[in-house]
Amino acid sequence: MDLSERSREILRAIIQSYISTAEPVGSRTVTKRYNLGISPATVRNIMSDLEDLGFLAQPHTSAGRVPTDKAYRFYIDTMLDVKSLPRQQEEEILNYPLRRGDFHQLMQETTKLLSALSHYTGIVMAPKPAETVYRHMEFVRLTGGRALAIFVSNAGIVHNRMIVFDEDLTQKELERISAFLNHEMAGKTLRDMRSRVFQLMEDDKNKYTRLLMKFMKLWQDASYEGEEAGEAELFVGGLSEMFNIPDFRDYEKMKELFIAFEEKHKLLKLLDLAMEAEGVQVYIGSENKYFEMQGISLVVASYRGEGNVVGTLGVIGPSRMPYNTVIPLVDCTARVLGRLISER
Amino acid sequence: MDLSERSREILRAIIQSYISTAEPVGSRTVTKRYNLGISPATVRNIMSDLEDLGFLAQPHTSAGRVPTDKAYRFYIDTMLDVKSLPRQQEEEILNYPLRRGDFHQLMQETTKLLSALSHYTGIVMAPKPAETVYRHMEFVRLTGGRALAIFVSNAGIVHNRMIVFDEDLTQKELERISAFLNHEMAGKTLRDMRSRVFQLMEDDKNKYTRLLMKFMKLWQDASYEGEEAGEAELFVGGLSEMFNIPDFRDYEKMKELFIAFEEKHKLLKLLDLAMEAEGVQVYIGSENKYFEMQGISLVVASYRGEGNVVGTLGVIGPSRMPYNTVIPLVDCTARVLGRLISER
DNA sequence: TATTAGCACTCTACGGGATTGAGTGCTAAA
DNA sequence: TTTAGCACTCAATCCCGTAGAGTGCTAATA
Repeated sequence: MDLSERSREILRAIIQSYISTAEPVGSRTVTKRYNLGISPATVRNIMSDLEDLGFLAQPHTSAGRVPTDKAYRFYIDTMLDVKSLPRQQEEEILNYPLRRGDFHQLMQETTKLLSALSHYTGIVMAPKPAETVYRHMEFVRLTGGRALAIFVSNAGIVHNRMIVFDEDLTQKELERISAFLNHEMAGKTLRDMRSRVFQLMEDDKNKYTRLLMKFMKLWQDASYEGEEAGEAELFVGGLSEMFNIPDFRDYEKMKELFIAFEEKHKLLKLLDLAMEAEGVQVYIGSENKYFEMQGISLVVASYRGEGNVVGTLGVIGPSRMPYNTVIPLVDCTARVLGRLISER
Repeated sequence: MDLSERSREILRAIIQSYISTAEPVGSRTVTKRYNLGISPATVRNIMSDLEDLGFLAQPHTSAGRVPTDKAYRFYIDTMLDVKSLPRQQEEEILNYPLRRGDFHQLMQETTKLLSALSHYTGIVMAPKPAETVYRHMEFVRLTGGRALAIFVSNAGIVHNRMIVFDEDLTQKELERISAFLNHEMAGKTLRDMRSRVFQLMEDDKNKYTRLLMKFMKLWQDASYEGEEAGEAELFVGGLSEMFNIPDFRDYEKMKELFIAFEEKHKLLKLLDLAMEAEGVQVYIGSENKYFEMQGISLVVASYRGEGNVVGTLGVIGPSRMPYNTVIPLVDCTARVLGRLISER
């Protein structure tokens, strides 16, 4: 992968040209638009080499050349100097009129922000119930042997889940359980709580045991079902932006894309994966096995809430994306969302 | 609007043919496919009359004819005998594996059910917070002078809203407010509660007054903002089905459609309107001013929860829809959802 | 030896007929 | 009143021919 300086320059020129025009780039174009003091014929020779190396591809014989996924990867890793977000755009993010009546709305609005500023589609993965630290929990008795478990995080995120009993519990009993759990579980995630409760039940034959046992059994069933389903919620905004991208000006392609969008669990898998890494991640085309689509890239970053990484957000667009502006945009948005969550 | 029996038959034949093939219908087709004992020439004369009356239109001179919105309206109002749902499809609805971990999920899954069985796009409008009768309410204190108001309905629907105080309230004080409201407000909607509280504050100088006053003021601001934003939540499922409909096999049309889908407040207005009426409603093409799109119809029905109408759901598809199956499908789904909510 | 000019070649996109086929409207006969 | 017959219309399709963009190769050049 050791290209000569000149080859790199030409590759960069081709990528940049393609990013801005969406048209295959020919040798003449390169010499005309980027003053490299080199003739088209020379460029052609080098382009041919780059094609052999897998950086470029030709849609057909008499067309110009187009960067491959490999080229984008190389470009992002070695040739891109991501400037921090220009002051003006940072202002735009901060001034974006985010409605945040409740947490759901905040998530949804953030996708719109991402979409509006990038002109692509914005996605946000909400914090996962199982990994959230709750401040408060509460059980509300409903009719028909059912109760609702409600969990509130420090950040004001509310999760709830239905629990079905086969015997009737009074609201009083439920309140005793809540009080006990609230006291015992401060600062723990749902996942931790679950194991802690089981442990308690082993150790300590306290008076809550029978109820708790029953309760936790049911709860486990309920949350297991949730985890199967992907658990974390995915928000998508600005889908229609996809129709403005010349790369996808094709009915069949678009259909494929929208079908992929409906398989949210795959996207969630990918976003989940991105939580591991620090900073902004870029997934190009078929680099990831969960949202593998020709010509499509994701730029994602994890965001924090109360210190911990709790979710991810990002942008879906063509691989032909102006990464130098999109990357800092996603980065900045992730930080802003993190701040909004933490100060709630 | 008094058509002869024969004209009606021909109109019906044309509409049915167009619904099943999506191709403009010519006079020969009518005589061939529907045995009316009449020659193409005669059919042509009648078709010409129907066109003058505004029931048919020609895409171009040498094409067959296509029903207008007026024709669909006439068809639905006077010629459609909606059979109740065939046993088999009712089974399909009842057996559909609806995940319902929480209320959100139930709503989302219902859109998928509608979409899967109709092969169009399913929509569900969730119950509006302001008009829901709550069983339980709760205020949870967060950091930074904020509190979260949580409301739980009989059906297990959870709504929440952030409230920002400029002074710090203890959790104890919040609990006293909750207890008071819970006691005072049983069986009232949020909207009713609001006015009731204001009335109480006038009448009665009880010990909660100062806090309550403060609280209600803030709360009002918060909920006002919510109403502005449309308040009710809209769920959409099966968007990609739109790509399978030959009527919309056009990039620009599709773009227009998806932009319309993103303006959820307009759709919500329409669905809100449909809550007034009993039974299944059909909105054809430009009949409604909120989701006015050439060639698109909505079939919607309101659903009940605990006796009252609380929301609406339905299907969006081409005007060229097999109404005789879609209408009972929507109807049945609305009833099933109502039952699921009420028995929660 | 590396670069470049020149040229033949390839392939797509576009536009202009010509053709086909579906369907109509009109007229005259039944 | 209905119908057969016929001329007419129009979109869709196919079939070129041409223009244009771009390449690869070769031979000349610095």
